[in-house]
Amino acid sequence: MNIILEILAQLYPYTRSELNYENPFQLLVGTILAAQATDRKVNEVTKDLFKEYRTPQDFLKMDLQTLEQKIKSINLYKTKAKHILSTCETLVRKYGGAVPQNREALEELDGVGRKTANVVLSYAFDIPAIAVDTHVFRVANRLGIVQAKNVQETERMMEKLIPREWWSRAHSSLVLHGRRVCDARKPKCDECALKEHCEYERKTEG
DNA sequence: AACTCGGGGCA
DNA sequence: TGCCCAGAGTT
Repeated sequence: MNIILEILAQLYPYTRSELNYENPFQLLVGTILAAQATDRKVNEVTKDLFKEYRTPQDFLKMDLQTLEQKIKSINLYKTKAKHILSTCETLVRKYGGAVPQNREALEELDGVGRKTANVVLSYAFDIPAIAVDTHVFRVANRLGIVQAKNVQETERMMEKLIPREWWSRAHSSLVLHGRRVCDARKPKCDECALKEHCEYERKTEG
């Protein structure tokens, strides 16, 4: 278990919170933008955007069309722009511009669901929460970290299994590994650094 | 639980 | 070209 996490941490020695995000609010916005999109594209868009706009109050200086234009190259950009400005209004009105630190409050925000809430809790606040997306579900089950039949069960099992200090890093590295090596269709088992620790590799070998 | 959104990446 | 994607909202 821990050896797998150690290897993953060496393979992917950064987390999303170490990219363009300078505060929990920017992490929240970046995570909303990341839904069904690629990390590279989100980083492109947020690099300049987050230098100029750091708080909900900053974002509310833009009208909807302005924000749409700035994030235009990201999928679902119109929906996301609307959600982001709505969320900024809520943050200012109910939380004085701060990002709430509990799941219920986060999930009430426009554009924030279970996975985004968990990402913010674990990355920004070090609060126990694991965002299980399709990558985490697939890779964790293939490796044998868990044996779960769905996302919800994976989430429950990983919260018990994974040491607290690993939670945010476990998520990001499992996702990246799922995209780059352990993909859904044709996993590159021959070039996988984890093959000696992987149950899926053992089953499919030969 | 199924459906919709929707530009971009990649084979 | 066709298929899929670091999800969430609506019905």
